[in-house]
Amino acid sequence: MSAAAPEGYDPSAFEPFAVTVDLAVFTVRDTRLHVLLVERGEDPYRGHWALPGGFVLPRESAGAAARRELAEETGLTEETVPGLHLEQLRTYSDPDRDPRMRVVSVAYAALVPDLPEPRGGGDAAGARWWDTGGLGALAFDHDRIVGDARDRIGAKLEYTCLATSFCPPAFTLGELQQVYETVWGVELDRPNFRRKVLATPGFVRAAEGAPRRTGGRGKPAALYTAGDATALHPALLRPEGRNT
Amino acid sequence: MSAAAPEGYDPSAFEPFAVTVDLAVFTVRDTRLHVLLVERGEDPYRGHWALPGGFVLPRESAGAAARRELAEETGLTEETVPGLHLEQLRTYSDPDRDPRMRVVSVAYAALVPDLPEPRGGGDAAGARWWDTGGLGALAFDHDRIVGDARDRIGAKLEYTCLATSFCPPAFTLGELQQVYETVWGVELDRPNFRRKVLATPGFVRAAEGAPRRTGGRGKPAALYTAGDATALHPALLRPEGRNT
DNA sequence: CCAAAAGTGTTGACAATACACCCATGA
DNA sequence: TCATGGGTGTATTGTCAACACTTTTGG
Repeated sequence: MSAAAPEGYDPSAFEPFAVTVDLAVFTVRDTRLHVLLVERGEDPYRGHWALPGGFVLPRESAGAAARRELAEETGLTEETVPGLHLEQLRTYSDPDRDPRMRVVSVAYAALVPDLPEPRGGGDAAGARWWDTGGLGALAFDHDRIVGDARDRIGAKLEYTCLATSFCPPAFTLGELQQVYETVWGVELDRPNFRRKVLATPGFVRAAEGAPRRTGGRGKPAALYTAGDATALHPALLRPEGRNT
Repeated sequence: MSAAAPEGYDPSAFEPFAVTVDLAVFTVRDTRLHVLLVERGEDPYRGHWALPGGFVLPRESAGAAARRELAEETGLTEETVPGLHLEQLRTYSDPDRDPRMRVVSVAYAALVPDLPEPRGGGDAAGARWWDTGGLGALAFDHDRIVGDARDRIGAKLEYTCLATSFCPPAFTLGELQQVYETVWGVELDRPNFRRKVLATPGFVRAAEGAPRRTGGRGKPAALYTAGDATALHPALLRPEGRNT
């Protein structure tokens, strides 16, 4: 059979699918890209680290489930989460990706500023930030999801203003540049980076208030907040080299 | 609850989800972008047009299901289909997107050359190519899927060599340019387009054999075949204007 | 010979790079 | 006053859009 969408079907005639969301939550900490992982307490993959996630509830879209899980895992309130960047990555549906049953998982990528600590409310007790360089083997196909998410984020930094999602509400251009350099694994020319960002309308907006010292030494840097632009025209291209 | 992936679950404790694939199959015909639709014979949306698609089978990935459906709907053999470009778009999971039951659908976009006719094998009798300009209301949320697919394809033409997927095995640069102009809804400068394509290693390869007349009049154009490159560096940017 | 489509050459605007240089601060 | 990071100026390079022009075909 084929035809358009389910028709003439009997739900019980099909083996049930479980639908879950998996979250790849990234942050930039100490000039390294980190991803939030939780330690598994049960088999399979007991003791392995995995992406946070969970079931999509019967009356909930996958996007809503992702937001809900993100709030639970990061300990942020439901009010703060709407401001975070959350983006559907792709869906993983290999029949054997979970040895217990058929689980189709919709993966999301989230970009958050460097939060104090992943003080997980609920069951997310064993949650930790991990440097994406040199991750061990993760549970299920989560290695692949993390890799896909990294690729997507790196590409999106080129043609969107997404990088500000990694920054606190007020940030310096040096911090913003650090985001690019960390995700892409390259060094950028500061004067040119600065010009490019400021020349893009709506990328950043000068913030009120006094400048701030970043590294303790040096001239205090002016503060900026994220603008309302989403697209970046023309693109901010990364130099030749491949990423870390 | 949250925690990593399904754990301590009981399958029967959750309302079952059906998982389907929906296919947005595009082609360029007569300088217009067309999408393949099938007419629904049952409620809901009886008589409306919908994207081809169907259930993901118990032992099958969504990608495999999409390839299978594509072969059935286009009437192509399973040997031809592997060469076609098929790409996961995103997953649609609104709880009310199907009034009968909870259906999560993984949407795919496919790009095919202008096929003779959608001589659907199987139940795809009522299959037809529709001009994407001025589509009526489609079944379910398929309008939105078609719109998302168009956007994605337009964007991908900029930075990938995907456009050759719309062309027959041997094509002229004029035909390739026509693909861009049709999808983007703009006119491009021929000399510049030509230079750009030929300057990109692996985009197209000069084909053996005699040149061919495209429109009947004018100088016969040299033939090319698709190269093996996938990325397009630097990008082929579309002019300011929005698409059709 | 004219129209139409393929293909070539040239120029100028603009954007990105590379790098020299000045400013403000902590030690 | 030196090291460190923020910030400005400028020349060179390269790419892309615009458009004039030549070539090859059918009528």
